[in-house]
Amino acid sequence: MPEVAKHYDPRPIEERWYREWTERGLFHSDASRGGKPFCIVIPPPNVTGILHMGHALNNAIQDILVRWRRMQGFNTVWVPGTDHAGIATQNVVERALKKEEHKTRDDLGRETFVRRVWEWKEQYGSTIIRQLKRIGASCDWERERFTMDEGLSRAVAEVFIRLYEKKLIYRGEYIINWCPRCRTALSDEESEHEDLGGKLYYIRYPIKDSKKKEHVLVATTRPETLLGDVAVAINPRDERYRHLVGRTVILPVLQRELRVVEDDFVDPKFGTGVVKVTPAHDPNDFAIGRRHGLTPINVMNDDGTMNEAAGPYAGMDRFACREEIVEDLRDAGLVEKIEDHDHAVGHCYRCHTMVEPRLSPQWFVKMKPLARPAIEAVRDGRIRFIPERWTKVYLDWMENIRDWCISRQIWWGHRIPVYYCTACKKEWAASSGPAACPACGSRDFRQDEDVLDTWFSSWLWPFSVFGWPEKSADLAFYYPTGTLSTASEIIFFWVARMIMAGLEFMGDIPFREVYIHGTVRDETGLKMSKSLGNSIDPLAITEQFSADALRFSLIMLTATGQDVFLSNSKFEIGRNFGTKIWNAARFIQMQTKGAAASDAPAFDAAHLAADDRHILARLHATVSACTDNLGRYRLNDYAKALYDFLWHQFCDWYVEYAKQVLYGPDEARRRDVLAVMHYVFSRALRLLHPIMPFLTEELWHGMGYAALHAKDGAASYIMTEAWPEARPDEDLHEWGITPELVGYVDGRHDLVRIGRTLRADYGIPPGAKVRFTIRPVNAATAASLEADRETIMALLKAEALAIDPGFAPAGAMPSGLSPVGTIFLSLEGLVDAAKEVERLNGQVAEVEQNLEKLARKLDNLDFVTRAPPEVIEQHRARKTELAEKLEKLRKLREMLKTA
RNA sequence: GGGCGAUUAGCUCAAUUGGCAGAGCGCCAGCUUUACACGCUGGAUGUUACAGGUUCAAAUCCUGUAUCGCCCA
Repeated sequence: MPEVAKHYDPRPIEERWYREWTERGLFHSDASRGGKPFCIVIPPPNVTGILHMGHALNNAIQDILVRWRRMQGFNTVWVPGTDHAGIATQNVVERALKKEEHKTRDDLGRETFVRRVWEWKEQYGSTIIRQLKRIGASCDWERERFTMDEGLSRAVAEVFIRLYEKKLIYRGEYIINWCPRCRTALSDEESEHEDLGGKLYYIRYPIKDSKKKEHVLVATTRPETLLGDVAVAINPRDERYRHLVGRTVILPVLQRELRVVEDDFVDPKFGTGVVKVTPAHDPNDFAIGRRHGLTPINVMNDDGTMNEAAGPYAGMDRFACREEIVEDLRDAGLVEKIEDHDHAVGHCYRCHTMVEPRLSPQWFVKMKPLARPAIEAVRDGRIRFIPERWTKVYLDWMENIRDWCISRQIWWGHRIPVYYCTACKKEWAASSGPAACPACGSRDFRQDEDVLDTWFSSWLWPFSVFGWPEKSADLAFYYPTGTLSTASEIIFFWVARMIMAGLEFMGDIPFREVYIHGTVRDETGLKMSKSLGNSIDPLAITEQFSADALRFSLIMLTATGQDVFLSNSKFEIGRNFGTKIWNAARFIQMQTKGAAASDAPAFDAAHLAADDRHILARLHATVSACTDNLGRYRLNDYAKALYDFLWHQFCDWYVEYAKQVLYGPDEARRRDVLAVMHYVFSRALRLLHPIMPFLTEELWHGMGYAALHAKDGAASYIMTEAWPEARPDEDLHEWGITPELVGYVDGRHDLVRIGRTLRADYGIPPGAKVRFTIRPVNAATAASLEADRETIMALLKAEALAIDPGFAPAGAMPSGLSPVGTIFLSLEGLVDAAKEVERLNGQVAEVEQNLEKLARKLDNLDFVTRAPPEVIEQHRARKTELAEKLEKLRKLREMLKTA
């Protein structure tokens, strides 16, 4: 058996195992192998991305699920990949271009620029993939996909054409969210609302032909847009403004004549109840304009500067224009007042520039028909959200869904496959470059300039990665996938759209369960982000601690679906736990020495001691707890169950118990205890593998289990070993494991703890040997305690231990009550009787108090008649127990007093 | 403005169907104990945000209030 090194050095070990797993193809899944499929598709990170804690959390979750299912024998695949992140990637390359060559994309031209982006992608696009490997992600890398791969691009074109032909994709001129910096349209989801402290400007618009120089007072948050005003509007039920109907008002600055229109949309309570109507620069005004046949006037360029329609302000930036125009209006005496006014303003989710509502021709997907089946799939439970509360968020959004703006005025992405014939004006969609116009045969046609929203390719991910639209064997086998794990921010962007796409194009849901995990925050509760500079780099954590420590700590701290608050020191949890396991392994190995370590139940079940049976019982309870919690996505409970079992049950109690057997002379007992240790430890390692893959693989080999499991000369890997199963109770019975036995050992642990407390309370130096006496609760327990004498003495550091059912202390003796008996500490006259009485008084008072509370409850007729019988029984039992305890304590106290 | 979530020990969080409020970290005291000081042993710490209500029984269910966070408009 190879030696386990004295110190655990994670870095080289983690590198080595990851390489070996990959080289052996252990992450690869093949549909032809058959069996039950379990499939996860990764939420594809941006090619420009670098791994942050959110990724680390999400991918740790996926890896745990995947490694667990793989061990359970499912034909498991985790499909990895990246998306092309149109706007973000284009921005990165444009910035580099500007910095290094002082050029813009227009200087290069479309074709050259796109080639440059591909070059960039080849060079830097695999950063995040490398980082995922570093944290142990067991993705099937042979299946790595990119949203602009040939196959996935074909899927995008196919989907566009199908929807185009179904008239679910249309082109139209509407107000969209425009980012003046990225110079492209955004979808509603890509415009992030942020409350800003703005101003509400009250501006006087003179009324035409008014003898008394009357005016109307219009309130606006965006005075620069008044240059595009084509009307003012009032609510038809607003009596205050009846007199305005039919009048004309004069737009200040430009002197344009404006109609007064009546529209229900106008809120009489907002501002003055009169609003200016600027159809080219506000979605609500656009709707009003449509209803009243108004022609919009666009006063801005695509970069956020004012255009020639803005008259004297042409060329000015929109924010400068606002300052200027307010100044000019003030000079003209047309500003009545300016109030503070908070309102939500959209910002570009990529560059955070203030979004400009802009009227422009764009492509849209009609969403309502697609949403209907997707709503059904969640309502009827075919798709389940975990935690369940996200169901409502999803349904609310779906039920109020709006059309999706999918065209982007950038170059990096899937170009819209629509062609326009110059000769006959025919417009048509085609998946590959057509030769001629299908209507008139002309070769003079051009392709639409725009590209598609990146999410228009991501929404196909669960089936495009398997080769759709081809009817591949993979698709038949793996689709629908099992679980989708992601963050709540992505529900609208991606999850909802994947459900719609799956149902529309595959005729089936894309996944059965959606696990929504929490947001990673810093210690103060702020979301971790690059711009705040408060993020913790997961790679730095793997360097400082280990990938296993990163994973374990993250998962242990993340309650299902709750946000997680992190700081550097939190990762010590995982590191310390790993070290603990490492040392436990070293201990077992030192004891095993040259002997073969078998993980089979190689012990003599008939001769097991109580502690052996107890740890076996605990192990099987832990197996059940792990399996159950993983199945319910309670990953933190899974982590905690293992932490508690390995550290507290196994190391604190079992290993400490085992020492006196292992250091003792009885060879048969030694063999049995070692066999139990290997049986338990080898299984615990397997339970731990999904969350700490590297350490467990290293120990699987280091402890010799891999060699034991080798088949036909091929090495065994823990990652492909079987997930432990809890034995049925009958089997455990055969090993002498009963609830009574487990209860007895738990009680004896209490006894030891109480004995130790007595030592501490009476200031006995840790090394000093003392005498204890136990008065057992009954004869059966007396026999058990007698059998465990050596163990108890070792754990209490006792030089002598009497087990005496009739023991009555002759003089003052410190004592404590445990479920298995009363324990006395012999101090041979050193005890201060008064002090001991004092101590007992405290205990008596506490028990009396509890007893009184219980008695009150049991005396309550309502309680006895209405509470369920088992609860009443429980209370009665506890009362009896407490009464007995009280009696014993009082007796002890009496004896001290009379002594 | 509408919705969701949170509020429990100094900190971060648990508590399954309403039935004895727990853990980790931190803190205090002690320990070169033959796997481990990234450790071991022991200890202290609660008006479960607040105010009502339902119930035999409330951290848990209901109503309201406050504070914080998120999503949508």
